[in-house]
Amino acid sequence: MPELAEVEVTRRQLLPLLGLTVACAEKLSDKNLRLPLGKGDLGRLSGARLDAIDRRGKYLIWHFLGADGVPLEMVVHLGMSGKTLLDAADASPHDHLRWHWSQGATLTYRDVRRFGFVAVGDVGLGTEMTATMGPEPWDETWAAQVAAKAKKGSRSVKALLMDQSVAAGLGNIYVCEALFATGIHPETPAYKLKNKQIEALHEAVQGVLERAIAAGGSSIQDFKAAHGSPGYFQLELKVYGRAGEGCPACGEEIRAIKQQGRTTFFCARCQR
DNA sequence: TTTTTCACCTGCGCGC
DNA sequence: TGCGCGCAGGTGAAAA
Ligand SMILES: [Zn+2]
Repeated sequence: MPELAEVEVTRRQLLPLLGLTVACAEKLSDKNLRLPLGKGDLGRLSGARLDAIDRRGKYLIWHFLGADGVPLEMVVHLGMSGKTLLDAADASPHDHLRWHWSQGATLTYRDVRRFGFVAVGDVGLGTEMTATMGPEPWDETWAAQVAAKAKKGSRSVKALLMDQSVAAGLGNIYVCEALFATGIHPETPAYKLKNKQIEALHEAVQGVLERAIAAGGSSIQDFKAAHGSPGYFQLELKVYGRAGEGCPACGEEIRAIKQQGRTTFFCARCQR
């Protein structure tokens, strides 16, 4: 579910945990997440103080000072249906992990489809896990880096932007929205893009993500951020999920096609 | 090598 | 009402 915007909203809602210490962390389910948690991984967090939560693409990187004085990191990826709940108001069979913090706060990791994961390791784990990731949306060299990758190969601009090693954090929703905003047909071979179009894509990506973050993310089905507050950006989506509706710019019927197994929504009149 | 397809997993909505 | 099918924010291994 979560793309960069939802992960960033989640990160900001977790910041009140900074400075707190983990009393204990426990598994609530027998089922493994995408990456199985190693034996003793959760135990390493006992007594650890949380000093920072960073985001890289769709990954959250938590920096702790361990009880033994050795720094450690926890990496969280929400997959398609992962959520973090502060002081969860209810319980679910899909609650997999829970952290109990000093001062009584609890954090729950809930993930119906279990495509997400939580990993614990030494300093550098987060950097390792995101080593091949492309530039962040607010990197001023984004367009240059994307243009360099666009020129190689034959893939469509949709496939290009969905590739995390090309541009960090984009997913199906915001790629569809950015392509609509720039009037670029999603099946356009990436090598045909003019530099000016890639610069326009950069602007569009930044704009759509900034507005989505300000709105609390997009709740397509049941996305709730850390406090359980829904995101309202789905109300502002121009094409994603709107097949059959009229294009907000020209009225043409919005179409849905399949690319790389994912549905792409676009306006065939506005996007060429 | 690059690109596409498939598998991972659960729940929901739709058509019959 | 019930069942089968297709679909969903992502990723990476396997296949092409
Ligand atoms: Zn249009």
